[in-house]
Amino acid sequence: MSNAAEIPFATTLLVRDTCLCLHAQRAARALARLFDDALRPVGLTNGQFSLMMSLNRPEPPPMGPVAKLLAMDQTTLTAALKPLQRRGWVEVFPNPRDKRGRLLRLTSEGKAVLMAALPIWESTHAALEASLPEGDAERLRRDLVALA
Amino acid sequence: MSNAAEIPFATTLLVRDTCLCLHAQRAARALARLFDDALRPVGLTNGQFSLMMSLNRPEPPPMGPVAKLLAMDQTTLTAALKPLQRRGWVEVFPNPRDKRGRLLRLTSEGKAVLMAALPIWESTHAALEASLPEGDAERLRRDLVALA
DNA sequence: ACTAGATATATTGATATCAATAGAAATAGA
DNA sequence: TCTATTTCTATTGATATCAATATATCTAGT
Repeated sequence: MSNAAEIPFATTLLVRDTCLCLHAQRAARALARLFDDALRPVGLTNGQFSLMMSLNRPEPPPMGPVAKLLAMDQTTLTAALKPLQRRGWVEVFPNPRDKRGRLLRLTSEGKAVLMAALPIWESTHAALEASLPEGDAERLRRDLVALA
Repeated sequence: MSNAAEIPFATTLLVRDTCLCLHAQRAARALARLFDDALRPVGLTNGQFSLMMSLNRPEPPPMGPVAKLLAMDQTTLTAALKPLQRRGWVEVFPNPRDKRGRLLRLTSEGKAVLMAALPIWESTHAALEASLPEGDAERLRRDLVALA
């Protein structure tokens, strides 16, 4: 049989250059590496930093809203909490108001780590923004929010 | 001891709202789910689709440039190829010009799968672009490329 | 109060991601 | 040519990601 038609190379190039999903994955990987490298001295990845920062609130939040905030699957959050619990940086405890649920809270050690990470985030992020043309960062944030 | 100062909640909100890395991860996860769902009927994830599409070229490419194109670590590419090789959609074979390296090539079956996936990508991507204000998609692509 | 459906989370299995490391081959410099 | 360095890829181990599924609990309707 005549292995039918093939996808033209031009189509491949079009998909590569056009696909918003691919561009988002590429940018996400690149930024993840940038912040992972910067945060390595305090023992955090970019994702762990974002997760822990999202737990720094007056009231311990349940898991669902945190997963939604980070736009991740709830099972991903369950897994992501494991290494942080093991290191004693995050506590997961029963929700007295809803026995199905659990609440998340930073420990003192967790807060200390986050405090150490904050200036690293600030300088890394400032350098990143400085590398972009004026106004691009703010516009990009708005565009990314529209996708998530 | 007086557990020192805590990070103010306002700072947390600032980081959450400002961090380009977090926004990129969120958008990347959301788009990955969108395309993963759409491509599920043909048995591909968004990443597998992008990888296979990048292999649809006149000459089989070595691994390094492909990893660079996808902005991923080379070890990630090695791992990502495994399930595609197992299914017989991608071949990895020695590079006759450089005995350290290997070249990547879609099989006929791989091309057929990719062909089946193409219209799904097209409709999904068209719907996505249609959901954004006129001009945003093109601008976003340029901004994302600047980050990767 | 009972029950049906909805909600919150955990577990398992597959894949994705990268750091650290190692091996083999190519390349550049003496 | 010989050697030091660089380049190309694979492996291991840790974490991240999600689908499918299961369990416990809550809530709404009766």
